[in-house]
Amino acid sequence: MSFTYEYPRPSLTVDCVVFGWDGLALKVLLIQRNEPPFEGQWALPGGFVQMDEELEDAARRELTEETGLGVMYLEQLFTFGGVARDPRGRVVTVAYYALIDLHRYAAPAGASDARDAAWFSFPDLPQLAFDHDRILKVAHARLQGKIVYQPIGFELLPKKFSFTQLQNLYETILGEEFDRRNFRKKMLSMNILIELDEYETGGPHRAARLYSFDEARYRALEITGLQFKI
Amino acid sequence: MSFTYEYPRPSLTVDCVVFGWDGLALKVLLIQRNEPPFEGQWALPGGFVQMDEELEDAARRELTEETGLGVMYLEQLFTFGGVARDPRGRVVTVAYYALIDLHRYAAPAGASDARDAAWFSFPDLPQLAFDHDRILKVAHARLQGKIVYQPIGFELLPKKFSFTQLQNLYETILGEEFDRRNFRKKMLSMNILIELDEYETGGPHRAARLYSFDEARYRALEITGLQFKI
DNA sequence: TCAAAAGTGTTTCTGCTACACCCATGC
DNA sequence: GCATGGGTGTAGCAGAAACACTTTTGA
Repeated sequence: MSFTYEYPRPSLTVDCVVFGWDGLALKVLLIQRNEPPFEGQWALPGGFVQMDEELEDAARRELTEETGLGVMYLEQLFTFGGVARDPRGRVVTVAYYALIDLHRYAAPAGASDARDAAWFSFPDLPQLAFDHDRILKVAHARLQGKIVYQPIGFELLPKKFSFTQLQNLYETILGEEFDRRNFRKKMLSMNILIELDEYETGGPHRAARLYSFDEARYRALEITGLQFKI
Repeated sequence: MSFTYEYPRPSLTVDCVVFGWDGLALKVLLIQRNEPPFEGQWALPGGFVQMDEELEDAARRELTEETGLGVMYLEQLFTFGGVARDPRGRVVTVAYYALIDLHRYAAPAGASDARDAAWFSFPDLPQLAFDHDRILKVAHARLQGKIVYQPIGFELLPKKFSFTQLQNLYETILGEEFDRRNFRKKMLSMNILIELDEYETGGPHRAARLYSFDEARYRALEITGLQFKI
């Protein structure tokens, strides 16, 4: 079967930058290519957009097929269409970035269609195929820019988390340290956290209280003019 | 001549939201469609991406062809790929938004390939073809969001402008009023304006001093950590 | 009892906001 | 001389930043 058009058309793909957080470092999910071009090199998960699917659905489908990852925060990043970005011909890719709680998806590899998939610590990454290093750079900049004025950091954390975990996340992503008291004050002042009656245990130190993000509350306050801000 | 592919491919287009400023209102450039679908309706300028041109170049080319407009601030906005957004079939469009000084391009219509083009005051727009009203809404939100932390407002003004002009621009785009003294103070404190020895004349009142935006200075200060902020 | 992280308030400073009067120009 | 917008400074306030000691837990 083949498809004929009066004018030439670029191929259209989606690529996903999947960020995870393991409590210490920001991670990126990469897959190892098993065919040319760039065979054997690491690349962002992605693939061709079907004719009858929305772009975002295509991104989710590719993620599930290649890595077994399911629902998560997903947002369109940028469209990369450089004429020489793929040696096989003109390929325009709509890039997305995703945020997931790494602990809920410990083993991304293993899906039916899964190639070799692995988490890499940012920014210690291998050389990437195509222009994927550039895409990744843009995604990281977006994450840094957005995490300070939208409550997307919680997407990377377990449902229940301590203040230390939350602060470590912010400090790593922004490459900047915060005063513990001020950080806590600012976060709590927005009234979007639920103080749980649960505590983190195990460490040789006082148990930290756990919190969860109150998304419903956030949406409500957002309408009344709350400005999330770190 | 025709082109055959093993798998079907969506069409790829670019569409441009061109914002202008006439001193009183924010304007949007629209063209009237002279063929189906949506014949006779107003739409964003745009068209198909050539196989050998960058996406941004395609956007500039379409703008020149359809409206005669040349160099200007142009930035990728978002990619719209809804499966039913074009009745002719799957068409994915990479939307851009542009900012121009309206006085330098008084008559957009008149280019060789120009269809009927006209400036409309935002937000009093006719019903638009395709999903262009949604694209426009996204573009306006981006403009509102970006103008407060990037010095893009100057792209809409003449090279030489008074503080009143600048403030009117901000007030209209943000739908919010500012204190004259505080606005001036904040702008001047960033050290990115050049105070000219020229004055606006004509009004039955004291002549306003003119300023120009010092882009080189801004770029230099940006590196040293200046944060543009209104 | 020691090591390690959790939890907590106050002071200082900076930057934002609010606000009113005189000046220059054209008619 | 009057109407219109241009130009300017200061005081008060709120939010950010700086900062240190006590508590709890496990080993």
